[in-house]
Amino acid sequence: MDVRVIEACCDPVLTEPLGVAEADELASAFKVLADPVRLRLLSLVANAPDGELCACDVVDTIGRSQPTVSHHLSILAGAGLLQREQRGKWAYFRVDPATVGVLRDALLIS
Amino acid sequence: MDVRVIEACCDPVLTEPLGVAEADELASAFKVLADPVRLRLLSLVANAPDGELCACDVVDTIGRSQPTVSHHLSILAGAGLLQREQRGKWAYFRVDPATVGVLRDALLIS
DNA sequence: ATGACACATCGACACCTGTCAATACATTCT
DNA sequence: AGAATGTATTGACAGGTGTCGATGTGTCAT
Repeated sequence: MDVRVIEACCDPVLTEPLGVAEADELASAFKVLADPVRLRLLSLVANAPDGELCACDVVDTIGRSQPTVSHHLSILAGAGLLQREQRGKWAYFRVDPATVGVLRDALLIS
Repeated sequence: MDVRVIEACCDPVLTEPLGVAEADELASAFKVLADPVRLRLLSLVANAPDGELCACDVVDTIGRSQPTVSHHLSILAGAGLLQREQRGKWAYFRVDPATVGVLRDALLIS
């Protein structure tokens, strides 16, 4: 899984022809969203009481092993969709609305 | 590649917790967008002069073999992102704005 | 210090996906 | 009818991805 950061790079896909490099980058970004576990993690964090969620609370909910959950959280954070904050031995996550917005806006139609 | 149709099923990912079935379906939809060739095809059709594009014109532009282009167009059409219309021996494609909108709205933040 | 806990990393495996050459199918033209 | 053209399908292969058990790393409490 490519974990390169989603940059505020992309004009809407559907308002002008997409170059090869832009297409590669945007496809890498959508790949991050193309997994049900990551979508559920994103959804859980977005709907957490204070907008943040501790990794320690999600393993049971997600129903995957701890290494798998850690792996997916790492990919989401690497892409910029989640922001990680380490507090002691706990890792807290927040959604980065700007990065989500980049992907949403890429789907605007002319 | 799963080619099941994208249904107008999904409340925004980030406004309520996502169920397992919804996550599977939405992930399948984003998988369709998670390929640079498909993104470029979508972009080409969206920016075509009359809003439609003949498959016969895209092979050279995309730089992949004819079977590969046909395969990707089939996936895009199967997902509902493109509408196919056969006219004689030519296949014409249009973007379905509603289906694109479903995916865009799935990324709305509460 | 020692144990318990939270999380990350590693190695390995099964499965999926994009790609193309070859071929088949369908339509149009001569 | 036969040839030519546009598109779809098949079969096969290399590379990528999700998953887990085992292990490593860092932190807190006792």
